[in-house]
Amino acid sequence: MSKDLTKRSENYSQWYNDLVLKADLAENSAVRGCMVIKPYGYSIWEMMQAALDKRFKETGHSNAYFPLFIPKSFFTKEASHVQGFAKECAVVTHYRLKNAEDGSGIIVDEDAKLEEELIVRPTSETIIWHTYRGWIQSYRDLPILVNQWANVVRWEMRTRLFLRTAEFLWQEGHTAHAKADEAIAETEQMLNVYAEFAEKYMAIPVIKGIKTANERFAGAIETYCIEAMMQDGKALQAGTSHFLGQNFAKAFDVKFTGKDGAQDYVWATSWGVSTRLMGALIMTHSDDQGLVLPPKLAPIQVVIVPIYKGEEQLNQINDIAFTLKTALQNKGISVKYDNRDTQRPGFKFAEYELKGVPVRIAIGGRDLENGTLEIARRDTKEKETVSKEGIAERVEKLLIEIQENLYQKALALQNNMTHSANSYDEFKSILETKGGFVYAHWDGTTETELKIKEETKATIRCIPLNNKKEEGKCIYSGKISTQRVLFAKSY
RNA sequence: CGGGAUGUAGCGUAGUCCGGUCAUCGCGCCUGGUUUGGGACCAGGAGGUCGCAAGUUCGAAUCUUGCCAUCCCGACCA
Repeated sequence: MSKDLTKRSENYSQWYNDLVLKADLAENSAVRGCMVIKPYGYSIWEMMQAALDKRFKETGHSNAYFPLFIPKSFFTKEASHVQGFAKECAVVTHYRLKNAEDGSGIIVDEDAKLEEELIVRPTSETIIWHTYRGWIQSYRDLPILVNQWANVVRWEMRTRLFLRTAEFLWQEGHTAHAKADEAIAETEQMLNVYAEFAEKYMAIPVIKGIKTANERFAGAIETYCIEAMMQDGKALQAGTSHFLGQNFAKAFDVKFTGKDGAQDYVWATSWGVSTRLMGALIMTHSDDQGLVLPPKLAPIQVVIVPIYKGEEQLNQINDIAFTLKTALQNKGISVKYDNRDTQRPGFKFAEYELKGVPVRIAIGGRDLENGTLEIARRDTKEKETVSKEGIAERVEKLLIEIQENLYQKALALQNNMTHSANSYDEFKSILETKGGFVYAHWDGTTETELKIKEETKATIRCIPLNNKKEEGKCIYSGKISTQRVLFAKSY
């Protein structure tokens, strides 16, 4: 297998595809649009899951599991929700196969038609709110704070590994509250959980904001989001948190009796992040040599590679390496010692660079004599020969430094890719020449938003939270505007 | 789902126009040996229903039709 990746400068999307395959993250499967997530890719996802799950629990949520299948009739109960998802649903119509009478193979048994078709969940609001109806009678039953880790299916026409697949893995939180402001606080809290996760773990700076009516989740009153900037100047929605109002409670007739004895519909939120985060991680940090992983999400944080002549030398290096491995592990650092004799050191160096391992330690004959070792960091490619004394502490600090450096680099990238436009011509020229985020005045109408999208391909990614109020004129219509919104071409 | 391109060994490919020892080459893989401070070298070896299915023909990787998959461009979307 050729290990060479397409260069980012030559073809960014080809680079991304190559990287996902060659770093062993995922591959296409026999089913169109559905991916196989390979062990290495999945272990990164598991790191993400672990960090998020911990935060969900800390904020009072519990995990549960709801069915993969949703009765079709549930879907029709919330009008905008159906409309939003109808075009991309997989539908189960039969429950049995049989042998064809002409011996041509196995066919669907038409006698086994389902009375009511089942939809493979594209999201679980409907089945969950149907279920919550049975769980909620009184304000004492509230709030309900539930999350589920699951797969969902959206029949996408054009798919890309991790970024958009027909089936993907995600978590979806679904909460029920007695008061609107409590639900809004929950929505905002989870947005902050996502933003912190993106910045502290993924080392990706994000813009928090709310979606326009046009970009809002089907069935939500308000959609909050975090938006990230990729190296090619396109934005990527990394997470969403929805205030659903009483829409689903009304659709599924979920009422509770308050302290005062009055009945009211329950207030809802839902929030999710998906395996798409893998795409964000790749496109934010990686380079032409391969994946670059932030230490906090790296399945292997440190790899140790021996360089030796003869078995005797290998044995000496083994002793040092195993001692070092233990010392690092005692500090909670994940280490791999790769003393395979079937590959040479140079090959291993290239391989672990491709896979984004943050720190590499090489130990060779020279080091045996000098009591040193070579330590190399993936993010900057710097190499240094250092004394093996105090190496565990040094590596521990280095991992923190790498994590911070990746964030700062990504932040600088985001800043460089963020522009302001004061006229439509300027707006278009920025999009054509530089890409990235563009702050511009907008008159607040869906009509204008759609026109701009049609003419430039750029969409309003969000109206940033805590946005600076500023008098201005809409770049498209010239109408009065009170603030700039964030435009970008997006994934 | 519409338009375009592509599909030959695990990967990348030659051959396809002009049907007939054409299944080519490189990487990878296996065995043995020598090696090991940035993707090793030598020798030997294995591996292919030419995406799938029909059709045309004495004969199809090559021509025709249908299907499937991937990539690019649109519409749609986390």
